[in-house]
This record gives sequence, structure tokens and C-alpha cells, in this order.
Amino acid sequence: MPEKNVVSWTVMLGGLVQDGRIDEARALFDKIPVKDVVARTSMIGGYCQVGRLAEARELFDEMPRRNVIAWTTMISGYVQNQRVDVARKLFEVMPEKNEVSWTAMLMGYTQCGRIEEASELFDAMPVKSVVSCNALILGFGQNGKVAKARHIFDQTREKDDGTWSSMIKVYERQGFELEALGVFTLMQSLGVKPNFPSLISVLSVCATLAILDHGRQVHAQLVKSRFDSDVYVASVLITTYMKCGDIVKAKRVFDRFPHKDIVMWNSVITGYAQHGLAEEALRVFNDMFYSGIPADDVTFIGVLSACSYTGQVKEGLEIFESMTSKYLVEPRTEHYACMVDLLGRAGRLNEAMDMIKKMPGEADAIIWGSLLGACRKHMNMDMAEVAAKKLVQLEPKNSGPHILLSNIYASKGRWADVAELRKNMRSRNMSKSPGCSWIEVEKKVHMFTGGGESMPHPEHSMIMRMWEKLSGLLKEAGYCPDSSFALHDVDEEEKAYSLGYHSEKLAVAYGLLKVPEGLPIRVMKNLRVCGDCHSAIKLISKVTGREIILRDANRFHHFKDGSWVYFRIANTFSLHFVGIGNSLDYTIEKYPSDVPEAQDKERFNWPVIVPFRLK
DNA sequence: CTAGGGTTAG
Repeated sequence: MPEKNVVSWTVMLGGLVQDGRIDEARALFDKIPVKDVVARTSMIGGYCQVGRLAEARELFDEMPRRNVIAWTTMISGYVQNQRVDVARKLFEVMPEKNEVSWTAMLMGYTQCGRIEEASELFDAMPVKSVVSCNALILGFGQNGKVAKARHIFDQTREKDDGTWSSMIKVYERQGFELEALGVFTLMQSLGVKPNFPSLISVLSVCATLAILDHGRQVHAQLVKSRFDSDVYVASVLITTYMKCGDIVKAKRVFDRFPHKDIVMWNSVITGYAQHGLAEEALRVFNDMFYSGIPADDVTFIGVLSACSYTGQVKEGLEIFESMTSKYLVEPRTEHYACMVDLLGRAGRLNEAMDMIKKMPGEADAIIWGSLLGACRKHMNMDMAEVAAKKLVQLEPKNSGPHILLSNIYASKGRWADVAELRKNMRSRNMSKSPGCSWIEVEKKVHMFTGGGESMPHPEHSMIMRMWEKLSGLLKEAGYCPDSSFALHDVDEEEKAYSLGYHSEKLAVAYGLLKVPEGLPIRVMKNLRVCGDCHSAIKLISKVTGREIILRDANRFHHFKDGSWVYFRIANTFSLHFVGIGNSLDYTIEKYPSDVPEAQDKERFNWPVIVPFRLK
């Protein structure tokens, strides 16, 4: 039997490291008679992976000889454990750097949100590899700088599949679904085969757009090609089905998957939460506990928001408390946001305010926005004023809070304040994105805007007759339009039209005309549904006996039960899955080719709202 | 045989 050489030792070492059996790896490492650079580097990498940086560094310092890879491994180890500044110190003193070292350092900055430094580092790179470009694209994207990411993408001459999937992902993550599909299409028209990450992103787009049928087809193809046994794919599939309203299928994908990871559990819990199914969410949360997978911060966002939606204050408070005591998860801003929402919705406004005061760190716009919503619901003008002022400060470009604050002042007769605020708004040239709703009928997407006079739907008069009929029925059922504007975020444009013409009502009326009896009417809205429409639609589902599912910018509203959809529309996207052999055709009407930076943060901000147009 | 890109989130 020939004596083992250092290479075969190292192969075994690598196996142990990959499985995370770090102490066994070290025992083996100590047995190697002559350790070379590779063996030592492998051991260092192993320690870094499990966060044992001190031991890694000790080995690194003891090395008789170090090559670039050893240096880069150590730097990357610091980066992966959020020790960017330590990494930078090493980076500065390393004798020789290659593209990988630069990229590792670059990612260190992007991952902790220090995008400016990442950008500087990128500019300083002598050779900009494709991977470094890809990393920067993702970095800009993660930090909300979509236009900058696109710029790097355009500048990258030799794009590889990672470049494409990075750009697609950025668009997808930042709410530019159509742009994501556009890049995906462009990629394939240039003959680039979609890789795994890009397929995942596109599937996510299907989820966000709630293109149920298309999502299903992608799923079918994934099953056929046995991609569906992948954990990553499984999570996205669950999310897709959830967002498309097919809760049963989502659960089935979950149940059939043998080795569930944390993200899969979270996907199901979050999905139930988005549907307001707190009981189911809590049951899965419980199952998760007994399965031995420890809950993480994302889990709690799901569980807490589920409690909030159903008003389960007691359960919510208990779970929030258990986060630190039982699960050892430190609550973050997001969790405080859930709690403020939970307490606020239940009318416990003072406790919500206390929560804001006692949280570590500053409350963000989401928190103040949810407190403001609660104040509107429970008619607390004084606290509403405090929240609205904070919001105006935090989001000077958003007109919503300005309008609300102005309404609050008006209701108190403080006209000087109103005038001041209006002047302020005019000088900043603020505009609000108009509301619009979609409904899919016979594979076409029909879009409605609030005051669609300029380009009416071809069946406009029929829709109007339907609406009048509905109005009559509603009146008989005791419905009275809610026109208390004082605490409502009323869009200037929409205010000009009567409440009867809110886009979601038109879409629902159209659905009643077109969707066959027995099938749910699925409507999608780009903004949040207003209180009046909410109660009107609830009543409509009652008097007509139809199931209506409204998905707004925030969540699903099941009237009876179910879920759903929209779509937007003038290019035809052909999603052809090369190698999988399937082609999906989307018809999408009008979307802008360029994305201005200012819109980066708005999730459902459709740059141009086009009234329905017949092709 | 060692270093750089994939899943969930109010």
C-alpha cells in the first residue's frame, strides 16, 4: 500500500470541511506529516465558514509560506463574518492581489451596505473581472441603486450568465418585474442559456406578478427537468403559489419536500401570513419548532404579521417576548414594526407608541406609516399628527404623508399650516402615482384607472350599467359611501371622481360581467385599497354570492376566500427556456425602457399608467 | 485538493 501523499490527505480534509465537521477536520489536519499551502488554506477556510476566525487567523499567521489564495481565503473569511475593516487591513498589506482578492473585498463592502466604498474599490481595480462586475451589479441593486446597477451591466463587455442573472435579480428584487422579464428575454434572444439563478429570479417574477398560469407552466417544466428537487427552487415555488393564491398547491410542494430548510419553512409561514391565515401560520410555526429547525428573524416577521392581521394581540405579545427568551433571536426594526402594527390595529395606540419609544435604534417610515394608519382607523388626530410629521421628515419626496398631514390641519382649522405645507409640496413638485387595477379575463389583462375618461375600455358602457346595478343592490343592503376625507389619504386626481369610480370597483364590475360563475374574481391594485372600496367589495361579494380576491400593494383581501392577480402590458415577451424546451408568451403593453433612480424604492410604482388599450 | 455570484421578509 503506497503511502498517502499530501494531496489525498487534503481531499479528505476538504470533504470534512464541506460537511461542517470542523473538529474532525482539525484532527485529521494535525495528522498530516507534511502540510502544504493547500492543506493549510483548506483548514483556514473551514474555520472561517463556521465563524471561528481566531483559530483561522492563528493557522494563517503560522504559515511558513502564503500564496494569493491563502491571503484571499483569510480576507474572504473576515468578509463573510462581517469584519470588513479587518479584511481591508489584510488586503492593504498582502503582497500580491488578483481579481479574486479584489472581488472578495468588494463584496465585503456591498454586503454591509457600504456601497460607496465598494464603488471606489471597483474603480481602483486594475483588472475588472466579470465576477467583480456581477458583484457590483448585485451590490448596487441590494442598496436600491437600480440605475447604477444597470449602468455597470451595460458597461460589462463580456457578460457571462452570472451577469445576466445578477441584473435580472436586481430588477426582480427591487420591484421592476417587467424589466426583469425584459432582460431575461434579451438574454435568450442573444443565445445565452438561462442558468439556475436566473430561472429562480424569473420564477420569483411570476410570483410577484402573480402570473399563476405562467408560474404553473414554469413549475411543470422544472418538475420535468427534475430541477424541482432543489431547495432554492422549492422555496420560490412555494412563494409563487402563495402569491398566486394557490395555498393548497403551495402547501403540497412544501409537504412533499423531504429535507425542509429554514427558508422553506419561512416561505410557508410568510405565505399564510400574507393571506391573513394566522391559525395556519401559527400551526406551521409550531411544527417547525418540533422539527428541530430553529426559527430565525424572518420566521418572526411572518408569525408576528400573521397575528397582527387577525388581531391576535395576546399571542403576538407572547411570541415577541419569546423571541429573546426562548429563541434567542434579537428583535430588529422589522419586528418592532410588526408590533406597532399589531398594537395599533387593535386600537392600543399608546402601547404602540411606547413600543416605538423603547425600541433600540430609530423608527423608520414603515413604523410611522403603520402607526399613522392605526390613528386613522381609531381616529386619534393628535397622535396622527405626530406620526405624519415624522413621515414628512423621513420621506420628503412622498406626497402621501403630506396630504394626510394637510388634511389633519384642515380638520382642526389650522389654515396657515395647510397653506405652508401646500407651498412646500408645490415647490418640491411632488406627484403621486395614480391608482390602477387589473383583471385577467380570457388571457388578456384589462387595466382600469380611477378616472378613465380619456381612453375608456371598449366595453365601458356595459361596465357602467353593471356598476349602476351594483350600486342599487348595495344601497338596498344598507351601504353608504364613506366620504370622510379628513383622515383618508385621498389622491388629488381621484378625489375629482366620485367614489364609484375607483379603479378596483371598475375591475370588479368587469369581472362580474366576464368571469364565469363559480370561478373567483381576481383583481390586482397597485396601491393600497381604500376603506370605502374594501367595504363596498365585501358587500358586493355578499349580494352577488361571488368570491372576490383583491390583491393590493400590501396584501391579499379575500372576500369569501381565495386570492389573486394582474398584469401589465405592448411588447411580447417570449420566455423560452432553452434546454428545458418550453416557450411562454406574455403580452405586455408599454413599459419604459429606462428606470430613473428616484423610483428605485417604490415597490409598486408603475412608471407610466396606461389606460386599457385594445391591441 | 484551497479563494469570488442562487432561495424566504413589514
